[in-house]
Amino acid sequence: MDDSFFNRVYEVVKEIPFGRVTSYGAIAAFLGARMSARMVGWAMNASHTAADPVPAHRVVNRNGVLTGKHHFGVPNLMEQLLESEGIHVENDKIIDFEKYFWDPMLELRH
DNA sequence: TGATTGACCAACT
DNA sequence: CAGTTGGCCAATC
Repeated sequence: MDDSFFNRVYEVVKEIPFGRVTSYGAIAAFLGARMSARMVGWAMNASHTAADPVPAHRVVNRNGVLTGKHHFGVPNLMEQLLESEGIHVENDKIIDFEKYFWDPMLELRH
């Protein structure tokens, strides 16, 4: 359970503070070179199986685009959750993405 | 066991 | 500037 690399991704995602976002690549880089951005995405795909809720809506691609919004059951949900946290989304893209970007490398300081 | 597929990223054409 | 390709590694067929 904790052994699976999925759980490591969940741990990081859960540490993302309210009103902040990060990218798949940042998480991958933080966990290690063996972890690729695709693995993070794959882990998020299985995030619904996690025991604890994972704020997957705070994870977007490097462009700040909500690539995975269609995986929330309701496409608008991801956008709504971000808006409710004060993050403005336009055309499936986060406004001032760099401003809200939360880097696990800096905050968690491996 | 081999082939296909990803909620990605970067480079190339 | 848009589409394609290669690479990353694990899960599914």
